[in-house]
Amino acid sequence: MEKVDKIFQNKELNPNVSVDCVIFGFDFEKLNVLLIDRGSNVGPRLALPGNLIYNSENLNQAGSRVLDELTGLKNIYLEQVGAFGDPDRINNKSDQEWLKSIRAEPTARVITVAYFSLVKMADYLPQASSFAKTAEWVSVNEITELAFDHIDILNAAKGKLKEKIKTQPIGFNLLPEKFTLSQLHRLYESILEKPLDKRNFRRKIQKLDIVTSIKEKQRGVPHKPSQLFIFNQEKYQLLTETGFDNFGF
Amino acid sequence: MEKVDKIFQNKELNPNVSVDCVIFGFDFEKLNVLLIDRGSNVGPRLALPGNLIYNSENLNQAGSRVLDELTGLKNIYLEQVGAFGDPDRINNKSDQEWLKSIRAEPTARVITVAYFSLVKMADYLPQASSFAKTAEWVSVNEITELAFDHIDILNAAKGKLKEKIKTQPIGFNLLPEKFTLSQLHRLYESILEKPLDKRNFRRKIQKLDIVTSIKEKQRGVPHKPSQLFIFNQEKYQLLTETGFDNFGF
DNA sequence: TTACTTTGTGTCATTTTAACACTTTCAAAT
DNA sequence: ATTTGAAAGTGTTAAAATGACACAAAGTAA
Repeated sequence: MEKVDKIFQNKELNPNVSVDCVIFGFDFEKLNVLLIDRGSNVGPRLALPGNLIYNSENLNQAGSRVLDELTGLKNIYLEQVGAFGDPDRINNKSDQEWLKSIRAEPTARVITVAYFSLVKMADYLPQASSFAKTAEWVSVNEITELAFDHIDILNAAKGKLKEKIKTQPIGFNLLPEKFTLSQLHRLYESILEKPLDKRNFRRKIQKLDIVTSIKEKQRGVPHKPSQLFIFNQEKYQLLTETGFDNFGF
Repeated sequence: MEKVDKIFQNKELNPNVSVDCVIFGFDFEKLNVLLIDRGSNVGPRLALPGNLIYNSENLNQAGSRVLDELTGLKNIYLEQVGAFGDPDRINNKSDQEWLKSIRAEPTARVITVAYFSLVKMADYLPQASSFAKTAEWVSVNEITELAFDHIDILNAAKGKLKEKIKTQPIGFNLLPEKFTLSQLHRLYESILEKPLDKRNFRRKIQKLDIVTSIKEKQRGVPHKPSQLFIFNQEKYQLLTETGFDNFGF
């Protein structure tokens, strides 16, 4: 047992493997990603949150840990996107300098395992935070460059989210418990990056019967107040048991 | 430049990162996977082909290399499944022994990046090979255990293939250039693991117009000879340009 | 009271899907 | 030469899903 611990160098950072997280949030208008601001004396200012893994933790744990360390959030929807790591992914001098500044060890060849997670934006408001690293929500459509190969990772994560939301009811992780059908509608349009007919969307969701209307409406809005709904996990379970496969988007 | 080489330890094996390949083949009846036979003095006899990566190669290259080293095949359809690597994935003593026997270095914590590839079975017939490692085609349905966490990797690869074939015409990589619609039909049934109505399947494929009949039929079969077809890459391109999204399976 | 904004609702034509059975064509056996 | 066996190939119909489309209702703010 001692021997195994020694072999695996538990409790130690693995210098060759990191995780990066694409943390998605939805502001009822568009999709956002939580990015680290590295300051102005490096190449691209913004980067995905990430870190080396410990030899004692598995990859999912490492992903959760990075998310937790940045936001304090636990039990968040998290899914692996894949592994990235061209030998030349650290492609400019300032990126290398920055890496050295945040890591004890010299930079070896690193492959990174990317995750995406879905959080309710209200659960993490950067300005209210007192963590050392400064993070900020950035609209995905406004991101044109990121550190290292993070733009590739972001694009892969967007693609994965797009595919996944066609088959699984994961979008609700981005919404508060109570939401309107219009919010859900805009969420799907944001992720799928295409317009969906309002009436057809509502018909489809309500036919599937995975949302339940509650005895409560929006208040204080300067227009007709919207009916609020909650996601119905039990009904969704029933659906899957009858061979439900995808949402047909 | 010298300095960068030194930092990355090019030409050297990275002790912490490996690739494993799930190599699929189709025998016109069912789906098969090419597995390494490790002999009888270890735990599970069979394992996925895999190896540590070189620091000088990227992950896709490492996947191609493993495939090439085993089969001699190049330019094969290859796609990443994801990264695997619980700290305890080397879960029994004989697996550890085996690893030591094939690797120079002592076994560290290894994370592995899994790939799946699609090959024409006729292009690799194990018995005709003279490579040191013995490999064999095994029906996916008959695989109940594998070395390490390879059964998890296999299942993930099967799932990925299942999803992918619903949206991309990758199945043709498993068939010879000339094939019959019945062969294509059985291929889809094998991968999707569900029966598909013959007439509806043929109608769908022919409506999409991605296969072209050639002036040639099956010969020497003891029944009505089947029309042969080839995959039509150009027609498929046109389809995608008109917003084609999936095959609807 | 008016203006403004967003919610919420139904129909119809078209397309897609699922279910289903019999004839044809060849090789092999008699 | 005839029979047998085995897979290929083909069309219709009913049901379901999709896509296109417009206007009244309900609230706040001015």
